[in-house]
Amino acid sequence: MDTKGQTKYTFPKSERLTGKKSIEELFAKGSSFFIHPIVLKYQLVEGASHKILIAVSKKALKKAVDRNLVRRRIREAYRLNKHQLSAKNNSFYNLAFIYTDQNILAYKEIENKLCKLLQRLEKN
RNA sequence: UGGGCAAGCCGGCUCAUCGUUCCUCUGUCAUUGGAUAGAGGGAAGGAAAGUCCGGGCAACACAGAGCACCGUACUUCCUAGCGGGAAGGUCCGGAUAUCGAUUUAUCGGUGGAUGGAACAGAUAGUGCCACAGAAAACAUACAGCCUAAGGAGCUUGCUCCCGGCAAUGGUGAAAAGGUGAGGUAAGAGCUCACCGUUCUCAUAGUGAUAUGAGGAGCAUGGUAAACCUUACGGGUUGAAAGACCAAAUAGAUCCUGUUUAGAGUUGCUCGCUCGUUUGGCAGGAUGGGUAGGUUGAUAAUGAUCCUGGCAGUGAUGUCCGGACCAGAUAAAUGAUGGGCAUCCGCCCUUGCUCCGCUGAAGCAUUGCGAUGCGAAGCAGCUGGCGGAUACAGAACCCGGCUUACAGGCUUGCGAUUUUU
Repeated sequence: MDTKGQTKYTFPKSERLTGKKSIEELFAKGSSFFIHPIVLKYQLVEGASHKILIAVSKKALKKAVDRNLVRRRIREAYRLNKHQLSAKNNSFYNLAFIYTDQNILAYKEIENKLCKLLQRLEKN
């Protein structure tokens, strides 16, 4: 939990999951669960902060413009709600949000579902 | 005034809150890169798309020539170059117009707009041409036409034989130049005129071609987006190219120290090979090189963009002046909520239209045709409500082409309606 009085809503590059190895490891060994329309893959790793990646299937949304829009909405929802997630013994989560719906959902709906995902992850 | 076609251009604006990335400056920490805070500035397109052409750039390949393969194909010009563009030519096509004829809505002629064309070669060769038709290319001619010449029979002007013909008919996308006249037994470019074709020459043009003259009776149908021939062009790959730095682990080589007599081959033994300059361990170094990173890469000086001048029919060129304009990399340029703008639909008549249209009853004027006023309705503006705002996201960089696109603006063209 963020114990400071002011909550930070930033999203710097260090909180993004990059690198071929760590991504492959996450997809190979990570656990996952699903709340429509997002599949969440997660893995506890030692590090400095939680790291996420967002994926939108090219099969679900054909146009690059649409994929960009969904990716941006998920990123915004995570950015505004990531304070719900806490660290566990200096270990942090590597997360992958995979959007599966074939329609472009509104921001409020995505935010609502993403909060549920984070709450369920926190209970583990 | 409202719709259509063509060309060109634009393709939402703004506020609040919270964020992303790059650059510059300043502070702090590290002192090699960098991390962090603050301030200021930049941050998607006309197609960023499709990846269809052409280049730049890079690596590899490469004496020269030919064959093969692929591509292009009217001419001239533009361009760094192109399969792109401009102007022109030829053919196809036939709008508007116009003339004549009459069956007054048809036919025929003249003329040629917008538009379309892989538009080199079909007498270099090979192949193919469904169905129909006698025949689809060297005409063995189906139905037909003719009986002049030659022969036979006899009823002496008819039949048969031997023959001649390709005009007429039908089929077809296409039927062996067309129309007319002569000619003939019947016919036939057999002959002639005009048209067409083709050859030669002249003139005009840079040229494709055009115009004219003269010859050839014309033996040669179409198809090259069938093979092919001719001319010209083409090395391959593609930024995941390429260049550089390089942790950990394993292995290679070398050096030092220490220890050892064996080591390799094999499942084991024997055998074979090497060896006391060997092998093991520890430490160090070297180069290759993985993860990863830097660069390529774009804060740029160019086939760049903008405003003008000049040259050119034009594509375009040139000159003066000005500008520096995204740079991400599991991939930034946004998300949410308001307001405005534009367009569309519905509702309302509160208001406006004395300058929009229709205009009852009635009134006024009158040259008895009509004109003016006029409730009300329609339409528009205003107001209210609702909806829509497209196509689409840089991925090394340029030049084209193609395709997608709500709505708006400008110019031109011809038609239509209304008013004067």
